[in-house]
Amino acid sequence: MRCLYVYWDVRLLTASYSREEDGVVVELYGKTREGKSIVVRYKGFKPYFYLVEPPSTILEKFSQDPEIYKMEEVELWHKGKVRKCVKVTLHSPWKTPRYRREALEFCDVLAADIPFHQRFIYDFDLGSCVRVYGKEEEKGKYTTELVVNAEKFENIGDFKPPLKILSFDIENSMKNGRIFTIGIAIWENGEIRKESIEGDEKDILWKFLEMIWKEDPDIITGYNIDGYDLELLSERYKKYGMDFLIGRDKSKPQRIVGQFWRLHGRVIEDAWWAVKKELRLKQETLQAVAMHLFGEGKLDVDRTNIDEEWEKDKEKVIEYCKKDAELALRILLQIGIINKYLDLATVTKFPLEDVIHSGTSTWVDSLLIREADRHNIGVPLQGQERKSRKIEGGYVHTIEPGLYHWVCVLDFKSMYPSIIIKYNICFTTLSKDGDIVSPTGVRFLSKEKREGLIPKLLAELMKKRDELKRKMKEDPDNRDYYNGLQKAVKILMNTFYGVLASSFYRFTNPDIGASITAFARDTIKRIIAELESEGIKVVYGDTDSVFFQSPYEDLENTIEFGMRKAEEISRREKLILEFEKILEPFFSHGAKKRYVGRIIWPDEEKGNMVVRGYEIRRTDSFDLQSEAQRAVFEKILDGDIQGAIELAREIVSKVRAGKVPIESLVISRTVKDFKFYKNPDSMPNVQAARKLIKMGQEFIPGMKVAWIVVNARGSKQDVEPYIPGMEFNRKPDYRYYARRVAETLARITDVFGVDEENLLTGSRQISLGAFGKEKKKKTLFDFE
DNA sequence: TGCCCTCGGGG
DNA sequence: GTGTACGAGGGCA
Repeated sequence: MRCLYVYWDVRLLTASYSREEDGVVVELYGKTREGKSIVVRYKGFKPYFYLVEPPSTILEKFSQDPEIYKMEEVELWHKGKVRKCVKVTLHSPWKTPRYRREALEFCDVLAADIPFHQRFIYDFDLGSCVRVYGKEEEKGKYTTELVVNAEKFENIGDFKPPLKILSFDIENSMKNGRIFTIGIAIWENGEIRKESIEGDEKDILWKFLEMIWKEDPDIITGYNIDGYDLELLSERYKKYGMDFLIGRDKSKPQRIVGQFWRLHGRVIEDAWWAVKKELRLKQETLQAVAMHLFGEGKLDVDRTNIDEEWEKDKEKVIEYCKKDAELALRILLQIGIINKYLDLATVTKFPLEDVIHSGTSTWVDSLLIREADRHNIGVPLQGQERKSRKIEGGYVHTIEPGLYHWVCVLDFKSMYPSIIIKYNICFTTLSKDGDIVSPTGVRFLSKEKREGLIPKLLAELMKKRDELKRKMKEDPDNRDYYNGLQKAVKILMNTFYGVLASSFYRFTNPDIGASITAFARDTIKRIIAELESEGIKVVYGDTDSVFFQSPYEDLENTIEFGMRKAEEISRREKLILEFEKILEPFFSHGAKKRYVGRIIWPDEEKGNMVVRGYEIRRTDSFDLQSEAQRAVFEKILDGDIQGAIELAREIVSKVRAGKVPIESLVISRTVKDFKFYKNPDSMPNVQAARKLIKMGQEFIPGMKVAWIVVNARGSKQDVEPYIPGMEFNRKPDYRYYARRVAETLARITDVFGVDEENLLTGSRQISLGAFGKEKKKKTLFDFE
């Protein structure tokens, strides 16, 4: 046994608590600087909350209740003034909701909805990396290398210990669910190693548990494990009367409504969700994402016929399964989400898991609750209202559509955070006596009278970000490290605005959010008006950016002009406006947020295209749409507008004439068990599945079905299943498809005055003179 | 315009 | 476990 005063430096990964015979123990799981897994235990912390000016009835009731450990009088600022409150401390965190509900019948209640482990973190003011002083204990139920009973904590600078990531994938029978194999890929010390588990299903399940205990991964991943593999595993363990004990304290993963799992000691991060959050892709299948990132796809196994494939060639399926686990792991690593969240954990002072699996409002809580506690400011409960009154957003400037040259783009640096700081906007400064009046008539106290908590925190973050950016330049060896952190600070600053604006966040109300956007709209409109009064053509503006035409038609003078304007306006507005880029040319549209441009400055981005607002992600899309859109875009970006319009017409008329490959019209979607649909008859996917069954084809709920629309007129669509390799002998509703394609392409061509109807009716006699006739080039759409 | 329903990924 | 996903699109009132 070690002596006292030993310490460990720990990066926190998860936090939770459990009940033991002699009380509740908070468990902080993490990794030491040396890379050892550790659980840090702390006993004796108790849950509490506050009653505001409570009537004696509730106090008497509570004072006789043995569940209540103690009650103390305190003073807290709440709803504009300091009030007498009572701090109620309980024995058991899981009983808090009951006492909160009871108390709410009598008075306002504060800080009664903070998860217990987070309450602990706030009260000990822990960061994401801590030095733990304590004593090492026997391992007991834990799978970690170290078990420590903590005596005290100290905050230390952040570090990134090596993390171990285990990715897995299951192949199972579509008919009866039986697991054939589990493929595993493990990331450790910069290398990936692959394993697989086969055999009798019960053996597989047991070996999987042993594998997790032995490998002791920090992060568990896989592709759509939240929605599929974890659920399936839970069921299969249950079927054999086994427990799915993969936690670091040998507990089960717990499903928190829908697809979202929590586990003591390990972070479950689904690679698919990571992809959704980080990349905005039209297709998010493992195949598509792997191709997109690595130019490398899955192995060749027909998973719609997995039972047959398994019978035919088990080795092949095992390889396929291992490959999927590996791809999911590489995707997770490639998109850098773990690093990003480690940086966010550092700036939000949270364990990794809390950053990943809690809403962004909780990130803000992490800083704001601590700050409120330090100032004896009451922490209100999160609003009960589900719906948020929508506040008015940013200002979007519009002018006539057209082609512009030498367009300077200026952007505000952290506009909303800057505005919050500049006007001292906070729930603590909201006051009828305020000297600062927002455009919506809401008043805030000036900084001299009372500095707001939120502006104070944001100013600190702003300063921290500037420091990090400075270090990035001064210390090129650690550039990536500082860059990651400064980006995380930026995300957190914007999150502050996000929670203030979007809903009933515990510390705010819509008046505050609306004031922020109103100040912002006033600012940008004022800037546009000033530029116009100087005779500068403002082309576009959106929320925190302004696009205007340079009076010069060369790069050097335009750069100089943009720089000068950015400086002038920044000085005048006392906000920082940055000269972001020059677009040459630039196509502006009408009211909607759509434009295209080619960057010619700064040099690093030279030649890149900026395309905004044209993509639509319909769930019933078919290949021809995206192919057509891409082809038309290529024309436009070459400057061949006339050619683009002609191509769009040509495609639409080809579709209407039925001169397109049938496969390009296939729409596909999954179909659940019919009983899950409120209105199954109205759904084309259900209709297709029913017809499949009638045709004697196999249909299993959850399967993806493909179909072609054969008649879209009438009250509901008639669709016909499409089976690859089988001849399709119905006639597609080409009018319907032509309309859909025209709708897609019109999003582009209506910028040039060619709308959906126009594309459809296909009158070819538009004036060719305007843009000059170009020679027809070979395109993707030379169907003949 | 706002609300409700559905989907996506996986086998 | 002091909790209860997520964002986007379509249909409909």
